[in-house]
Amino acid sequence: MKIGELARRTGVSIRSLRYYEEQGLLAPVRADNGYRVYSPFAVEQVERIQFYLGLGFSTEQLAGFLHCVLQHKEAFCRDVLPVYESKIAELDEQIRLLSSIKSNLEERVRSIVAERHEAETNRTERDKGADSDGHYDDGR
Amino acid sequence: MKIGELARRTGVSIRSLRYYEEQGLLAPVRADNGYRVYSPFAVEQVERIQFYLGLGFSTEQLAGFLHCVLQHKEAFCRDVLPVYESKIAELDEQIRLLSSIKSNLEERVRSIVAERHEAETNRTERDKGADSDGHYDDGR
DNA sequence: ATAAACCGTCACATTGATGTGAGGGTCAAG
DNA sequence: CTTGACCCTCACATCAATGTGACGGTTTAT
Repeated sequence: MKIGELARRTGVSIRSLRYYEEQGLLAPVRADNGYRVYSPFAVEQVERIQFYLGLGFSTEQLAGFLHCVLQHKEAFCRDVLPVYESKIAELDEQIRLLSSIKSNLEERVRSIVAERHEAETNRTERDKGADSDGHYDDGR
Repeated sequence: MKIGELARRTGVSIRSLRYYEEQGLLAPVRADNGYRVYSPFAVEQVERIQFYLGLGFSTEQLAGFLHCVLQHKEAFCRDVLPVYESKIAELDEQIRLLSSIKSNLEERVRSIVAERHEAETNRTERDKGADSDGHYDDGR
């Protein structure tokens, strides 16, 4: 099968298929005219590549273990477990960071709401029925 | 104060200070010779910028509310609350995504370990004391 | 034989914040 | 008056995966 058909059948752009080849993830043979020729298995290979990229692996990391997992079960590929484990650690770190940022923002939101509520209460007691809402636009 | 001093006092590179200005986050005046001249308050302003960038805001988003929060308390800036809330939603989504990737990987690790254990058990019973560990390197 | 639909390579654009460096003014101390 | 330490602007490089387009060859169908 030629590159256009593979692209159609996997939903991956021709550009990306050529890129994967450049990164050592795919190895089509060449026809006499120079056209790339893919085996029917290439469809599953490409889906597998997409799957791993979706898990957050880079093409470079993928190059290190894709070949093995395409041929054998994951459990038989030495390099896979440490890669997965370090990826998990990396994800943990990212999740931790994002969570702490989120907490920080939530705390800020809470204190804004509280402060506005306070201000609102004071204003209502002091100055019933005025128009201003006590906010400022960003005056640039 | 000139840009070099501000850079030293904030730990932010000269390049970044100029970039912040380009993005509308800082507005130094210019001396007759064209040099940027910063007020002493610029130190806190820059620290504030770093803080918000660290929370994951882009300079473009920051440009929308920095001016107000530098002058007033956050609670008095209209634009701030919705920005924070949408940032929180975005963080939630990212955390959700990363967590699901993590779960997927953890499941894979579990099944690799289980499968190896099984293989190990079988091998030991059948074939005591052999050398091979039953693994393949990535044979490229 | 010609047009349409393929394929090939090469190379630049994208995103965001920052690094780096060229080429050139400015200013203080010696 | 020179040296060194500043400052200026402009512009290209980085990271990763992908888009886009130019230019040209090939294949297929009319």
